[in-house]
Amino acid sequence: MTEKQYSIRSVDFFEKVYDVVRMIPKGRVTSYRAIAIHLGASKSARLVGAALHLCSHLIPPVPAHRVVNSQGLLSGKHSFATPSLMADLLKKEGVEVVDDKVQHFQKLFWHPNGAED
DNA sequence: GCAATGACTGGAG
DNA sequence: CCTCCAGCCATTG
Repeated sequence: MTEKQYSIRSVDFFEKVYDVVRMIPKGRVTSYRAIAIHLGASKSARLVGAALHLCSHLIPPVPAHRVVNSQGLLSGKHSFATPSLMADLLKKEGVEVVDDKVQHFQKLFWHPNGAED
């Protein structure tokens, strides 16, 4: 299986992750844990990362570059086409990135709930 | 089905 | 803020 057909339960979780990530406004970022909690799986932040690792082949593409770890670190930059793509995309959206870390992380943090903007 | 892996996290030093 | 350690859980071999 290289495209779909994951375990029934995970499909639901993965789809939710993609849906939330696609809601992230441009120039904003969020963390894996925030998404996991929003989906009711605060202990499965790693699964969010796993989902984003597979999002590359999806249509429409998921703005995974807007998802970072709790420290604002671009933990998944190495999973993109090029290691510099993630930081580059964020910079193009107006997000300051230094040493693979999002600056003003708390200020740019986007909450999946009704705190969109 | 077991063992290893990982885009994580929080606590402790 | 940085590093190390232990817990988490679906995916993969």
